[in-house]
Amino acid sequence: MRYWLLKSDPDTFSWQDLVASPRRTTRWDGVRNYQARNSLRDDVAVGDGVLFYHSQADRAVVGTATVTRAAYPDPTQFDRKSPQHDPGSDPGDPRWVAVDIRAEREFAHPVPLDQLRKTPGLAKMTLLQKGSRLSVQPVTSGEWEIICRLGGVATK
DNA sequence: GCCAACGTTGGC
DNA sequence: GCCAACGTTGGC
Repeated sequence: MRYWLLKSDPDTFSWQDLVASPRRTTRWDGVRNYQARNSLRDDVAVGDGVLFYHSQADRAVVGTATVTRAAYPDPTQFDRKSPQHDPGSDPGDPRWVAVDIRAEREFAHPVPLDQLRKTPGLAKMTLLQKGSRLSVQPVTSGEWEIICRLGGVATK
């Protein structure tokens, strides 16, 4: 099993939105970056652990989630009314994929970006590299344990 | 709100 | 195939 960090702008879709979703589960769609797409399509598997990160004003890891469905075509790419519509994607060979995730543990203490930067053992995190904008990032098991501990939840 | 960094587009 | 221009992301 692997671990991932998923970025979300809380003004668009927040942790609270995820928790309020039916079965605490949502479709993680709208990824429109090829590198992130490749991770979703090729490497993200059911049962993988997810660190849920708020970008923008919040900038903190706020909880954990579990992947409950592996990659499938992102329906929003074919929805002309969606801001995520991609007129260049061929329905016979969809360009973008989605996965499903379910909220697991809410952090008692959200872990802000500043704290991540200060924490020994996290310096190599993709999130902390200059210019890193990937919305789907791999996380090592060591990083996962450190961050869950900081967040106040036990690791499995 | 600003702007640096990044990915994508399109002219050549 | 190069690269300038553009739009977007996201930290500050």
